[in-house]
Amino acid sequence: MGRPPCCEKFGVKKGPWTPEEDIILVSYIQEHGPANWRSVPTNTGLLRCSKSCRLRWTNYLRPGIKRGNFSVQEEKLIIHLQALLGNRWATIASYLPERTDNDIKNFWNTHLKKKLQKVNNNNNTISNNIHQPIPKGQWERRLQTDINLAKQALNEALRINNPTDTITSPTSTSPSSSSSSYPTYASSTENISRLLEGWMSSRKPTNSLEVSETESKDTSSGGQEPLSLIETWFFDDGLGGENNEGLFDLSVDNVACGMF
DNA sequence: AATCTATCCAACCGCACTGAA
DNA sequence: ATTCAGTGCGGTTGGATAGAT
Repeated sequence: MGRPPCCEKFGVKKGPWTPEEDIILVSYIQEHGPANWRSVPTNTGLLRCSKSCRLRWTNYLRPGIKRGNFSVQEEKLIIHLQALLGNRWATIASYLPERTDNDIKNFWNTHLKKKLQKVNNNNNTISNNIHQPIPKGQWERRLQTDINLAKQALNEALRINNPTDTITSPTSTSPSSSSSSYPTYASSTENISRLLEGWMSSRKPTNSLEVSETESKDTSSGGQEPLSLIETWFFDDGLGGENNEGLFDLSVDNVACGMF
């Protein structure tokens, strides 16, 4: 509303964060908690805007963040949730609390989108069906099929929780796949995060599936629905009319299912 | 070895939303 | 009802790196 961005202030530093800056930020948050970001630069002396501090914390320094390869289950879950929810990365990320919305978004844009396109190209019949108008009656049947397929796949994705089952497909052999062993500073944020694990574990859960079984998820990051809610909605056979809107994209699941 | 091209991802930007004043 | 500070979110950018030529 006409308010200039905080980052336009003179003397605000941009670009990659240094370990020193991270330590300062983490120390401050350890003491004061992740709130009132506006005061963080002032109180810490960091030459960063509040937004940059918040982003750095939520995306990299926050404890419980998993880095490196996405598992097959995570990949499946992302594909199905994206089909259901669209590009609502924050909401999608709420079902993978070890991943950040930025991480999921990047993974989608760099891997999954291409993968889906590839499969689409290799499967013209399905692709054509998606883009051709569907006669009345057939649409309802296809929707029901799509729902069933999506239910099945998401059920599998939610049931299986094997953290060692990482992606071994060719796409994961790209340069970034070695990120878990990056010699660069990025990986060292894990060390900083680890320092905070004990502190944060008493504040919030770190696993979405655990959350779904025990309690609603912390919605402090905004717009995050408890998993149990969407599970109820998703597995509810009597889907209401207003909910059907979000299922229009489900047809891509046909393609997605063929990917695994 | 040098250069070009493609890929990845951390960080930034701008808009939207919320709640307090 | 209106304004505005604070925050969240999605889209985009740009630097670093790897691979190809």
